Amino acid sequence: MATQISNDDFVDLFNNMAAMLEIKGDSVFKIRAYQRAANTIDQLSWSLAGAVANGDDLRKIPGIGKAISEKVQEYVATGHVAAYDRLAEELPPNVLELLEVPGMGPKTVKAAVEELNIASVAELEQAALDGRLAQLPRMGKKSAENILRHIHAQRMRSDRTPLVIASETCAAVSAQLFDVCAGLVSLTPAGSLRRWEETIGDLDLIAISDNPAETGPALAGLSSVQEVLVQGDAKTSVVVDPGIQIDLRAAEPDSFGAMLQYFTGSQQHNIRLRDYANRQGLSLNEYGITVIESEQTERFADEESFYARLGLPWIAPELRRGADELDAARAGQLPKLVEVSDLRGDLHLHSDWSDGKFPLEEMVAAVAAMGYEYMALTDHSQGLGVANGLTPDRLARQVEILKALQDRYDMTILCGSEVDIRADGAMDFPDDVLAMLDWVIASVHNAMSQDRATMTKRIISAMENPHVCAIGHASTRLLGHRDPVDFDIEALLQTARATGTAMEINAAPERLDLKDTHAARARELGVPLVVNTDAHHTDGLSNQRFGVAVARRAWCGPEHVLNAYPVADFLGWLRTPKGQRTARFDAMVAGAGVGTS
DNA sequence: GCCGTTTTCGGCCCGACTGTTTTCAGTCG
Repeated sequence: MATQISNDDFVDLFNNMAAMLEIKGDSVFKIRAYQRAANTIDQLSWSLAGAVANGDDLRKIPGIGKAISEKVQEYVATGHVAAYDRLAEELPPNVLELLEVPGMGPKTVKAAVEELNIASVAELEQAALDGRLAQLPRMGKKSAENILRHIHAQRMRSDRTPLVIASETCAAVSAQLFDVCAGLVSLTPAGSLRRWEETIGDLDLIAISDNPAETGPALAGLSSVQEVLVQGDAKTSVVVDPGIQIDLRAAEPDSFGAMLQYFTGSQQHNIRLRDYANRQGLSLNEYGITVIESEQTERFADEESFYARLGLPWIAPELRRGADELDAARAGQLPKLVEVSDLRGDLHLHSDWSDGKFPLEEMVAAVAAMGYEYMALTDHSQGLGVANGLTPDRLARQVEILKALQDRYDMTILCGSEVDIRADGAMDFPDDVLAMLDWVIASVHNAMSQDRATMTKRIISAMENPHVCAIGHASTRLLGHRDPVDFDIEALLQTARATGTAMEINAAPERLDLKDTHAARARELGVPLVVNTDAHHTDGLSNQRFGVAVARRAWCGPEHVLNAYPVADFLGWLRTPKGQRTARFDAMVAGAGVGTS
């Protein structure tokens, strides 16, 4: 096959197979095996198709055995998987969209397809309206009404919420709940928000209250609530204003650790953790750990003691993805992850000289107030007209002003630029202009639909420029708005390694670019990562937490992040000729000169 | 379909809630 099959393609393949097997009523364990394989592949930092091309043994990957390994190879070799094609032939073409409707599980979809010949959401809607849906086994008037309501609600809102929106909604709803619940002691976010996923499905909240009975009804009664989905003794689910579902669970203080662990997930992490516990004769649920033989349940006030009872160190939520974090925990090989407080500089910042909102002096003052040791101001280059990019003359003037400002600060102020990588791979400033800068970050801002080979070559050209220190937001994606460009990430990262170019993790919450798996690959290859906010206003400086979360999900410690090093170490790297920076960085990682000053 | 510090066969996470039932199946996370 000439065309590259992406890991996402395999993820879709096996998730779809799992869904179709569910509808057919196949073994839940077979279904779970396909789902686990998809989950694992989704987190690989390297190309599965590439591994096939190398002749690697895929069965070394946890959750991939003989059958799935053969299907991967078949897909790579032929572009098809016969088992998938057979399943697809047995079911209506759009059957999977039926499963997407809340309330439509595999059993109901199967019945709707077989007994009512329903083959699309539109036909499902019709069947709900004319009463046929209600006549299926274990369906009724109310169930059909709920399905109809969900179909309409689904059309109104997108499926997942960007992390930052979910985070803001969480804060707002929490504040409202504290206002109306006198007995509320604490509200803790769990789920995908606590794991810092790029996008959030539902918001999960755990409440501890002196008056537990009041919390659920209070949530259901908030003015921002559009709909109450579930209301029981232990659990309340609602949909709030921007169309976000919130699940609230009440916890007892002495079993809070078990509840937090259970509700943080991920689902695959919990499945694997419970399997691990079962082998020790223990059973886990949200209330505690039960010794199966004696049926005695132990309670845990915090997660540390919960994991410790299983003989494991506490595992950071960002790592709980059901991949290899449990094996690493058992082996005592969990990484010490980078933290926000480890950052010592911000190397991608804009002022109102280009498209920022604040004067240069105010941005510098705001960065200094963050307590950083160093920063780089990086306004856009001339080619980005819409962003008021700087001409070489304006850039020269800005450099003078920054150098004058330096006298007022202990913080090291670097004169930089975010230089456009033109469509043909040329830099938007000539080398003599780049040479007067301390820090050059090169980014793609146009011609984003170039084909894979062209885009890859274009970014590689920038890396090969001796003045380019780092590549900014490499994929240019905007979550929910713009797809990433097509590039060969492995080729890019190999070139970054070969040329001594750092790769940015852009912390702007709509970007998160590099994404976690790409950042993980950079770490594996020894490519320096830089966590930058790309702040266009002073408020944006606090977005570093989103970028740090990406680095953490990529299993990065502070030693993998260039701007977590003390200023002397960072400048030592920067003043090293570019061709020798990789060796220099290797020595920095090995010496782990981080966190010592 | 995957897997093994008992196992290459016989297991495989666990509970809340709803709506349909007349004791519980289906869905969800």
